[in-house]
Amino acid sequence: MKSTFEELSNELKKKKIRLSHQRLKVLEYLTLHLCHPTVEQIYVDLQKEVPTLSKTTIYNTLSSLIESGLVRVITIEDHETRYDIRTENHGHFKCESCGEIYDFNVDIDSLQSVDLNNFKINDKNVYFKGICPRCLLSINKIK
Amino acid sequence: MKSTFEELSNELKKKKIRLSHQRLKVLEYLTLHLCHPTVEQIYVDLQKEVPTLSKTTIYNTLSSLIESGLVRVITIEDHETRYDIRTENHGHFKCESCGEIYDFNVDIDSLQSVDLNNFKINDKNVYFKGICPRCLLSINKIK
DNA sequence: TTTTTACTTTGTAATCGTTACAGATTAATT
DNA sequence: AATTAATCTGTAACGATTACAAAGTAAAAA
Repeated sequence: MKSTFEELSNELKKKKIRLSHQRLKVLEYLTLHLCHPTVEQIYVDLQKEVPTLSKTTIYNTLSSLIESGLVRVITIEDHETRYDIRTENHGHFKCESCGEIYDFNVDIDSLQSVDLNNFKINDKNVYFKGICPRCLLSINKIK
Repeated sequence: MKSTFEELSNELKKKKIRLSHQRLKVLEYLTLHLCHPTVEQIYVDLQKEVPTLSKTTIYNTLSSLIESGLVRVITIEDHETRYDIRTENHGHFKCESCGEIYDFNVDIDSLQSVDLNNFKINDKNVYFKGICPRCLLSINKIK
């Protein structure tokens, strides 16, 4: 995982994305917050450091980062698009009680289907829903 | 797959969902159109048969059907929620060229992760993205 | 069958996330 | 330092979904 400003800059240069303060800040934010933030969360937090930052810029930035493959979209619920800088294959678990999204390791590459023999597969996604251990505990306490 | 009006009625009764003309029509539509329609598609098509049908009703109906487990939500892209009456486990493939969504058989149940040992899993989803055979063909013809 | 009751439907208005757009700004090049 | 082309900003527009209240209807009770 790249984390210093300089390393992030190099990542962008490699992908031929023009460097800008805002882009670097968004990228940095994503490396520091692996909790799959929404645009709203990124916006609220980054505004403290970059008061002039606009939401449109975050959308634009995320678009280029996604297009270049540096960032990944997580769509589990409609109207709650989330972003993840961890592009290696892993699954996502969304707790239906607290809403938190957990990463988990799972062998996605081994998922195959004869039905897709003639398809070109670019992207594989796996997500589960249920209740996380913390919420299970508090539910049991109430009972 | 249930398909006659009577069978669909029984499904609803079993789930203690009150029967209404609109609900049966939406249910019937879903059994006849396994192409993962959006609310918009359901609305436009069903209005031909039920001119007074309102979009809000479709949203309401789908909510109860989902809650009762008769219908499943497919969220692959944000702002494009789709619905599927096939609730048995299967994967979805979305073609990034034509937008079509294909079903495929895949052993979702075997997907396991030690990271989720203490989690209660209610729902497992798998979706791939890429290019479907038809689009691959036409792309090659152009080249 | 009629009456009652609670649920459902409808249409409009409100909401919220996202995108479009145009003028101001800025990174990179000359 | 000047130029150029891409980026940023703020506002307005858009589209999907939800909220709400009045009208209508299915099912249960009389």
